[in-house]
Amino acid sequence: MPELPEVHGYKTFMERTVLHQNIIGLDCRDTRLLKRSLSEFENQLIGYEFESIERIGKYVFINLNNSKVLVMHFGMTGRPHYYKNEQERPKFGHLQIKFNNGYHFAFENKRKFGWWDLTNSISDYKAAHKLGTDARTLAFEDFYASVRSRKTDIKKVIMDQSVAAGVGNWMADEILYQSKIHPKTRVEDMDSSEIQRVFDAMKLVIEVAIENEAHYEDFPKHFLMHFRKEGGRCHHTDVEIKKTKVGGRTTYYSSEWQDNLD
DNA sequence: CGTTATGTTTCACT
DNA sequence: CAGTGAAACATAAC
Repeated sequence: MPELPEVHGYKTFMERTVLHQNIIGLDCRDTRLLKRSLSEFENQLIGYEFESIERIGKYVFINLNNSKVLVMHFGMTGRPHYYKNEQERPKFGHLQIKFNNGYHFAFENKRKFGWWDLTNSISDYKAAHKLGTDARTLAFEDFYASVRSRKTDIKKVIMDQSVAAGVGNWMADEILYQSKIHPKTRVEDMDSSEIQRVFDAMKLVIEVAIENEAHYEDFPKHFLMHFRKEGGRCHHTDVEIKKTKVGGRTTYYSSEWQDNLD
């Protein structure tokens, strides 16, 4: 599920729930979700508090009051939970924190592609992991500069987390549908006005998705998410949506609407 | 049983 | 260095 708009909602949820409470316990059911040893997490978390939260793309950085930073990535199937009774711990809540107010925070992660890490510096972490500027705040000049020299399909480029952090598979399809650009268009074949269109659509999709709290059913009628499936029909042309692969990822597009290649 | 899934990382190869 | 394709990670759901 989680791409930029979903993770944005998770951050807001966590800001309303987990800040400024003493951490008194950490329960880990599977250490494969931890990028460091369990004892390192225990040492850095227990006895401390979460002070503030930042989000860059799909990454969440939680600042602790001991100057450490807990880095969280939800993978493909992650979600945060907050509840009082431990009975409410979700089935796939593999990591759980207990606070001194009696409440619990669970990191639900069905497929276990999500993880936690620790760092001393968000900027060092960004550099080391080639994480770019968040797509929501990225300026066109910077987007254009990192896109224009690429020699591959536009969809691959906008999903590159060093270009625009936060764009994932469904957003990339939606952005290109809104731009009327075929996902396999080579960037070197695009002019600056087409790149501008992609950029504008990226901003639009992000804001619409955040406004609607990533509830796809509430998106405007002309959004691909309503018919992004086999047998779906394009809102504009009524032609059946096509399915293909781009960069190894399932890709849906409307061949007549995004007609610059087909 | 086989297929698919909204993500990231690594690696062999061009 | 840029780019590609595939594999790996791990598991539920259809």
